[in-house]
Amino acid sequence: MFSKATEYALRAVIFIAQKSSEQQKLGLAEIADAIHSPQFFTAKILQKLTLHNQVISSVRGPNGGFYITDAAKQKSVKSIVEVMGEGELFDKCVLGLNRCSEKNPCPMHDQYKPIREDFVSLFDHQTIEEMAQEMNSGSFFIRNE
Amino acid sequence: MFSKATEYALRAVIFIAQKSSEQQKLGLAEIADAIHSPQFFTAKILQKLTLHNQVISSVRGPNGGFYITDAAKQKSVKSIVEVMGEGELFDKCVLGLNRCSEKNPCPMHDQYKPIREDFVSLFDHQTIEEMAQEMNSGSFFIRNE
DNA sequence: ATAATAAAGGATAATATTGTCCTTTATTAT
DNA sequence: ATAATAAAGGACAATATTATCCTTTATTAT
Repeated sequence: MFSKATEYALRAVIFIAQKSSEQQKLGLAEIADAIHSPQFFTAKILQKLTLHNQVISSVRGPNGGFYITDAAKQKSVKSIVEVMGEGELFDKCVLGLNRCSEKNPCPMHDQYKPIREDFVSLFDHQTIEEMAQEMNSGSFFIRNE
Repeated sequence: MFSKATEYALRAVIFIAQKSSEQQKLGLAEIADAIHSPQFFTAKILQKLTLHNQVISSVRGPNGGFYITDAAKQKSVKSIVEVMGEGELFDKCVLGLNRCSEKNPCPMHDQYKPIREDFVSLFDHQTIEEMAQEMNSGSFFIRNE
C-alpha cells in the first residue's frame, strides 16, 4: 500500500502529536526508538515533513527537537501522505491505467470506486489529533517489532 | 497500491481471458502490445503466472502462446495478486505494523478494517471471467498510454 | 529428421527505494 | 564569545524493482 517512508511518516507524526508540544520537543533518537524505525532514514522523513512546517515543526540546538502545533494537529492523516508524495494513491486506477475514469473505465473501476472513496474519506476526515488521542487511551500502539 | 508487475499481470490475464482459448493462443508480443507493457518484463510475469498452470497456461513452438482454461477463468482476481506474491496486502496493517490485530490494534485499525474487508471481498469474489466479459461489452479498456 | 517458432530461463543493466554516515548550520546554555 | 547540542543537508551504500537481452528448450510444420 504505502511505501516504508510513508508508513514511518504516519507513525512518527502520530507519536509526535501524542507526546510533544512547543514546550516539550522530541529528539530524533527518541522518535525512531518509539516507532522502531531506522534512525537516519527517519531523519530524512522528518525533514520532509518539517519543510515549510507543512506537518511538523522543529528547532535545532540544545533542547531542540520536533513538535507539532495545535493548528497542525487539525490536519488530516491524508495530508501526511500527500506531503510524502504519495497522494496519487488516493485517485489512482487499481490496474495502473493513467486514463482510467468514469467515462473511460477499466474493468475494475465501477466496483473499486466506492471502496476507494471510503478509503479517501477515512484519511481525509481523520485528523492527526484524533489519532494522538486514541494513543493516549493506551489501547493502541505504533511500535513495530 | 500494487507493484507494476502485478498491474501488468492483472491486465494481461484479463486480456488473455477475453481473447484466448485453447484453440486460439496469444503470443507475448500481442499481449504486451494490447496492454502496453514492456515486452520482456511482461514475459517474466507471464512465466510466473504460467508456473504449474496456476493462472494461465502456455505452449511453446509454432502456433504456441498463452491461453487460459475455462476452469482457471473461474479463479478470483485476488488469486492473480497472490501468485504475483503480493497477497500480503490483503491483510496488511495500513501503518505497516507486523503485530497489528484486533487485540493489539494500531490507531487506524478499527476504521481501516471494514474498508480493507470490502477491498478483499471485491478481489476475492470477482472472477477472471467476469472481468473478461466486461471487456467484451466494449465499454471498458486495459491499455495504458 | 530438420528447420522454424515461441516460450522458458539465465544474466545483466537501469532505476527507485531504503538505509547510513559525515559535515554544516542554527540555537541554546555557559 | 564559546562550546555543546540537535536538526539540516549532502554524499554514498545496499537492496529491491523494473526492464532488456541472449541462450536454451519444447513444439510444430515441413
